[in-house]
Amino acid sequence: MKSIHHASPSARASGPDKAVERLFELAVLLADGMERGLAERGLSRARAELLWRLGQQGPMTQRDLSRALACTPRNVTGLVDALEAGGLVARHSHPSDRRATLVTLTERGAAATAQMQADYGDLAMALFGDLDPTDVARFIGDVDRIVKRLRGEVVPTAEPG
Amino acid sequence: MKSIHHASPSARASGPDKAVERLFELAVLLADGMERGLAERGLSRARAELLWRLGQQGPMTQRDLSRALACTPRNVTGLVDALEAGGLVARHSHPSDRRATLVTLTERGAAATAQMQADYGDLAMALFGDLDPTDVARFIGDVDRIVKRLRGEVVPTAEPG
DNA sequence: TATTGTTATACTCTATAACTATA
DNA sequence: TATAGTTATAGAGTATAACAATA
Repeated sequence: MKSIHHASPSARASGPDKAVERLFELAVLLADGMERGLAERGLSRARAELLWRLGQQGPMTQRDLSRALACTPRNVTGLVDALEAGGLVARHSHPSDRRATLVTLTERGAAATAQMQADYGDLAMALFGDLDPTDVARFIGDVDRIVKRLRGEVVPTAEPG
Repeated sequence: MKSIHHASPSARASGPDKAVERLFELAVLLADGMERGLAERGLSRARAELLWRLGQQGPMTQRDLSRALACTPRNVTGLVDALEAGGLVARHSHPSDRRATLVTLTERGAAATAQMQADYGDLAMALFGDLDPTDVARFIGDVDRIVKRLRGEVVPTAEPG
């Protein structure tokens, strides 16, 4: 379990500095929390994401998975190996291309993705379920603005201390 | 460069679902962007964090570093080995405890942490510098509320698709 | 006895390169 | 000739366990 951010927020940071500090803190909490939850079910972030993709988009070739996950085909081989050994996915021959392998969710794999989906909804309600929809919408707008800027801006090499 | 979240936001998600979706998107962007920026300078997240700690808190034993970074002493050995090979930190004998090793920043290491600090400030201004301080303060409050809930809540095993 | 840092070993994620089987 | 997936190899980050030197 790693953490990007440990120290308590500086008392005298400027508004923008404080805001970025909190954002990093939030990012770390989300990532660590997710990883911890996944680990309790024997899943890593990388394996869970592959599973999730199959759940969202249905059976795929490993090549498609490597594109969806933005990693190398070799990497997919390893992830599928592990998930297959755990009984969460299965390899099938592709009906029209004998080079390709179709990866599908097993029953256990489908159950795992359903559980992930449910947990995701639970988190959403725990964080925002009691808020006025107007406030939620405003907050979404705020985050959207930041996301858009990040997609166009240089991102820091630093972390809050 | 990994990504937790790839697909476009679902069009029909509820407000809370959308909000969490955006938060994960933001977390991924921050993490990936930071890692990319660090990589341009030959640093990884783990090594950068060790450097950052030394910059914030001054010379430390490896044992202290393992506590600060929440990792094993063995892990610290590897990180310090790498940073030492890169000329960013140096090992010194501890003045009063001959078992311990004091790790210090070299000049190059200090320059690297200064650069990280500067980049961090640049990001803060790029994201929030043009906003009304009142809006920034409100946003900080929103994120604070989420952070507090995350510290007390179960965090999901799922990721947005 | 307890602590500091190391060696030894192992697992996960990731990458490149070379190779096989197919297209 | 190009593509899908594999083996081979490598490096980073992480962990546990055993060990040496020191406290």
